[in-house]
Amino acid sequence: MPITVTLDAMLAARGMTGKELAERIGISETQLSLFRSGKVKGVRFSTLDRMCAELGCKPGDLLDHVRKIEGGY
Amino acid sequence: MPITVTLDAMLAARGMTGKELAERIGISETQLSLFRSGKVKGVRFSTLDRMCAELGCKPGDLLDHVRKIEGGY
DNA sequence: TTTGAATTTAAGCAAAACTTAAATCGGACT
DNA sequence: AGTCCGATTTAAGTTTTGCTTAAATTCAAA
Repeated sequence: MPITVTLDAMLAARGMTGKELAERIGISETQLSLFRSGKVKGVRFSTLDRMCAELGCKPGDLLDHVRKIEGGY
Repeated sequence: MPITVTLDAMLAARGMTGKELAERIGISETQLSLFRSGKVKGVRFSTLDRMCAELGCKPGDLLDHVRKIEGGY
């Protein structure tokens, strides 16, 4: 799955826990945990929006795309 | 809705139609049209992944976050 | 070893991404 | 004006899965 969630780095950078961000943006700790650990298969923009607003960042700071290796083994 | 879809710019930049991208990444023209015109409320990473792969770009090139104006009228 | 905060698992509901098929839009060209 | 044709949009329905609540687990500190 080449889309990776890089939210962890943002949280670490500002010493914020997942629980705290979850509370601030009004989302369940559960969902934020799943998102953070890359266990979700998508996001709603309303959620992404709140994260960006609270952390003062862009979608590109929370999501990344890693190229699949051509003919890797 | 502070999360905006900026895919249109990417397509325009390479003179590609929505239909063409849809076919290349194996998604329906309909869904790509909805996505492109900002009528969706979220994305699946599998879709975002295919777009990034085909266009050779990052999530941040397709999605943006615009700050809501404080006390706008 | 007990406590408490943070994270994860489990189970279920509701929202919406995605599909196919049909309609509409625009431009080019008679 | 009328026809053709590719691109985009609307409509309706399916199915995936985001997100929730509640309970379990982890783990560092006391």
